[in-house]
Amino acid sequence: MVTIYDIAEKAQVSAMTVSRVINNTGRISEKTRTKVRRVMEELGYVPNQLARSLVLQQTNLLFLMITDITNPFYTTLARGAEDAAKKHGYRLLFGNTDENLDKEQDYIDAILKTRADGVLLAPAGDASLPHLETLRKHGVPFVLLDREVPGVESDVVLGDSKEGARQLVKHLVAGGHREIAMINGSRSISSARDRLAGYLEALKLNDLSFAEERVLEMSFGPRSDLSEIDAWLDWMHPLPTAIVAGNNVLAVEAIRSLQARGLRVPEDVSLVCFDELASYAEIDPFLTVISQQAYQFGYLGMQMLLDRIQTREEPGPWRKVVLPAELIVRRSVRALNR
Amino acid sequence: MVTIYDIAEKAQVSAMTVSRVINNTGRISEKTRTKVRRVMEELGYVPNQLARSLVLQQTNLLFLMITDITNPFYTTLARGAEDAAKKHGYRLLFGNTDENLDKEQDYIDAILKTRADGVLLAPAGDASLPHLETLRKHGVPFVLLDREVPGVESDVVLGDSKEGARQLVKHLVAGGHREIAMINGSRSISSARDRLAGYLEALKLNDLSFAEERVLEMSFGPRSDLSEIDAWLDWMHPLPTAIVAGNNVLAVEAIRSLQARGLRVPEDVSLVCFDELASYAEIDPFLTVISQQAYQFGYLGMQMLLDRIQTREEPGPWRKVVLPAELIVRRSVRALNR
DNA sequence: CTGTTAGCGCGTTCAT
DNA sequence: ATGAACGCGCTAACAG
Repeated sequence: MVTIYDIAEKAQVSAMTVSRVINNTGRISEKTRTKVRRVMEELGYVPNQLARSLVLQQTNLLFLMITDITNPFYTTLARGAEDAAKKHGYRLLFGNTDENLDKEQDYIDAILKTRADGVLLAPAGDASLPHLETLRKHGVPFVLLDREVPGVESDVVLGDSKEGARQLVKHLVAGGHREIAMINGSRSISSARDRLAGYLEALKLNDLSFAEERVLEMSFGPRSDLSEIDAWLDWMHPLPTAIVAGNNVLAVEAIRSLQARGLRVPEDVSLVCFDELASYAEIDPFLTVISQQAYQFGYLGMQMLLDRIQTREEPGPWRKVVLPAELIVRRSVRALNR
Repeated sequence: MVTIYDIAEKAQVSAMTVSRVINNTGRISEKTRTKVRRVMEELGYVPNQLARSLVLQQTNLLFLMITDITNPFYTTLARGAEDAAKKHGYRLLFGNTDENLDKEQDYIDAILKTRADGVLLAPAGDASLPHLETLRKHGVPFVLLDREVPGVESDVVLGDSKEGARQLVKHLVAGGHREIAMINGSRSISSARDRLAGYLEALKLNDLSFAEERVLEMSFGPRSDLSEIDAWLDWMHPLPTAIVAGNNVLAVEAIRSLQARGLRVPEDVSLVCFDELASYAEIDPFLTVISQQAYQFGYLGMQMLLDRIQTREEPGPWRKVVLPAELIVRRSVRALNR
């Protein structure tokens, strides 16, 4: 491996001079600068980031933890985060937790060991609390995405989940629906909780009664196993005329389960959900959704993280950004005759 | 920051003993071992991976470079790579090049600086040659995914693109189609080249003439700009009865462009392509496709990379794995009356 | 403008 | 079974 000492020797200068040329620090005569540059070129020198980071106590490395790498919401978010990080000269490490606390724990350990300069993460859920406390304790700045964690003060970028759910229900009610069910992520995830709250509130607002059995809570993540939804649909009597899905993945699963029993959307059951379905939406925009600004989640979150890192000495107050939710009406809701 | 020296002091031993406890090397009395462990716990010690890597000359870090993070083919591939890496205790860094050579160059630089132990990559194209030569020159093992690069000898995991294209055309011909067009990735990408070759070969095999204008070459990546496809569709007279799309993204773009001019698939134009469309395929399996084992691309590729790293001293011959392509017939091809 | 010294946190080697 | 000295590659601080 070529080191600055190899360069120094061949260029007849000290290692320090080489270091200065590399980092453009201090004053160097144009002559030695070009000489050093030429030798570096000749030897194919590449700075050792490990050594730099060790002495500088800064790695220039950021970490993005998401809960589902196959979900277009998160890949779009990742693009935003990546763009913002690159813009400021930071490298970005991705991790995928599948909403699994053990995987999250593994990544937290890796982050600590790697000495990443900061973390951007969608926490697995409220139970991520100890993980965040670990980060805080070790002085690693972090910004939460899409989900808050009770007991943790931090910067956070959220979507307006409650309002989104309200709009979804309102839209269904306007279509004449009164028996509205919800399939949602776990209550231990703040966004799922907010969506449930918005749903309940909107029911009340419209004088609709709430039935416990009408709400199914499961994981936001992708599974191939539809049995939970199947059992739920079997159990409900009568079937609701409409379903609100807590996210895009659940919407797809719901449609599959409905299809399996010969029910079509929207002819037999109407369906609305949070987040777009990527390519599906482009070919055949079909689902009525609450569209969230996925790219902005990542971009703004990253900016807040970088800001936090740069103002480490004089930290400002925690910031909470709530991105608006937009209802996009398409064809997955049938207007009932009244 | 807590170091082994802090531990050593508090536990009344030498730093070396602490190091031995951490790495389970050498012989340590059970008593001091537990004492050291307890102090580590108390102080919340986390090993500094930077320092370890610097002295060990090994980072335990691998890098995966893909060309489109929003393409389900690549995210599924990423899952496979991640699983295989984690299984062997390696951390995995992701990078997204958008088939852009400059971005690829940036990542190559980052990899060299970071001293990653190996790289798994879908190269942007034939022009990635110098990048790969750089990796080779610096002794960084790499495995190519989905695409070969002429002039580079290496391990590689490919799909059977030529055979896939043949099957696609054959299927169309069986449906009575004789005017078959192709929208494909750039000829500077080996998989696109192979798909084109398979297409041409199948035409010949079926006594169909080839018309230059029937092939459109563009980027495999996602764009919002449909003008290229629009111009192509405008130009062709008559319109083909069927189109082969070189990948899933192009298929979606083609459908959008067709829809924009009031043409429906498959009523007006039939369409087939490479790779699945993620959630779309689950709700409403519509497109007839060549399905590739995306997960296996990543999983096998990673295994080959790890194997290469571990047998560094006595390298075996380059291995080329070709994963079979499977035709999945659905509803996007209309059978023509003859 | 350039060089010397010291140290970032850890593991290898050789003692003890 | 444990410790001291040294070096991994680099840069901050100081000296000249």
